[in-house]
Amino acid sequence: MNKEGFVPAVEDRPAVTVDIVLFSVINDWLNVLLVKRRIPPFVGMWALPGGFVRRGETLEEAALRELSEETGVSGFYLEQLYTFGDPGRDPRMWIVTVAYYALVNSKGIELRPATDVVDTAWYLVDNLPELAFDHARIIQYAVKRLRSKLEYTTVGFELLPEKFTLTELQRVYEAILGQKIDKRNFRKKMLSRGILQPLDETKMEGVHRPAKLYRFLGV
Amino acid sequence: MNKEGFVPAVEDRPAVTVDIVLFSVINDWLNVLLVKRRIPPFVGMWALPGGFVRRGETLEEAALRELSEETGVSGFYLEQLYTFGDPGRDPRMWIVTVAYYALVNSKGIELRPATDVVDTAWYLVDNLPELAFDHARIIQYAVKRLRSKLEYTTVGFELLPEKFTLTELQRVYEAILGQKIDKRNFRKKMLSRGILQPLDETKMEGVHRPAKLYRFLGV
DNA sequence: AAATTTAGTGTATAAAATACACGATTACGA
DNA sequence: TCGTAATCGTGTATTTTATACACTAAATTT
Repeated sequence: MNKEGFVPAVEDRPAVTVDIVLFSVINDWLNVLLVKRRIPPFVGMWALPGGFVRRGETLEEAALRELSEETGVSGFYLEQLYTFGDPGRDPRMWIVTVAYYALVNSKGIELRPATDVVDTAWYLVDNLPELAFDHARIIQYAVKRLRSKLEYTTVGFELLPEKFTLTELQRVYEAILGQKIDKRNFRKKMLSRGILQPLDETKMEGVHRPAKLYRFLGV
Repeated sequence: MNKEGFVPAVEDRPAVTVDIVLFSVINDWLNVLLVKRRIPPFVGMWALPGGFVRRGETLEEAALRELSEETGVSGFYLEQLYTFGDPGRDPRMWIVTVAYYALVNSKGIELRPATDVVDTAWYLVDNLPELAFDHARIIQYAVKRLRSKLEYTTVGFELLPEKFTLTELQRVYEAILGQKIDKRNFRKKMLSRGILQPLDETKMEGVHRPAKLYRFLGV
């Protein structure tokens, strides 16, 4: 039973992939980006964007590369989520996947329109289609992580543009947590964190009172 | 740049390992289990217990198997930590490692004495020897995770025997957090969580007043 | 019975979270 | 220009949670 010295032959190694749960808040609802599979297994089914890790790149680089290949955009907020390696999670071969989640402000991203490479679409997290592999589970896990990280980090700001109003910020929180938040308490708490810079600008958009704009200062 | 359909040849796959940071609180200090390497690379250097994942087993099974091979014990509390895959983290080959952390009450574990298989030893987390690979970084990461999990979960109880006193519990918290805690506030908070069952037994051990024993009830 | 050592307890204060309602500002249309 | 509609922006009272802090109780040893 001496495991040391044992190195598995090349044919006894799993392939390693990255899969990315890219979130965006669109029209006050939390969405994830899905791609339609064009190759077996699960042809025609929706799945998470992702692909094989290549020699010489870090896992994070692989995740960013895959995302930019499929969205035409780069510079996402990215964080490792969990690694899934159960045998049988891919019916054809042994694959270990390192899952990431990423956040983007959907205004700053244009999905390649009508690309012939892959069919990509945003889906509401609580109205997902049937998904390939164990990707439903991965998304579920990512939502859970995102919700808890929202409470004690500043990840929420990654879903907003450079300048935003407090109401927009609140809508992002509400979309992720799936519940309404008291306006006065929310603003009090956010402003007391000392991470928001009030700007001398307002957002004059609707036909109503303009809202003050803020910028995220970082920690 | 169409990544779909591309599957890396077997010789272009990384080997996948698991490494485990096994913690225990010994004499009121936080310790980790290390093993001395007998094969290249880093022969003779201390490293985390771990090894290659085998076809047909889950990552968690692999971690538990490696741990029990090197300690002779099974049934650890185990939780996935992070996956490290930077190229060059192993000087000889491409290895992606899925790191876990595990918790055990050292009273319930006997390291195989003077085994000829591997040399294993407990080390104080803040007095580690030079470590192979990126294992120092992994341990650092694990300590950080353990500290934060201690605050909002019940992982702390995994480091205690079935029956324990409140003082013993407090010592575990202090060892992990690396700071003294107020006794009255600590007890108030623990008892108010409603997860402790007071027993009709006391621990008569020292030469002093016996302490009431409790049992962890679970969530 | 005095000394030693650990167990066990309560209160006052500060900080943080929660519940809750209305006046202010803009655009538009009558 | 005045009223309406819609969103912006604000404060206080209450509850809950966290913190600071010191002495008596119970056992053993000499």
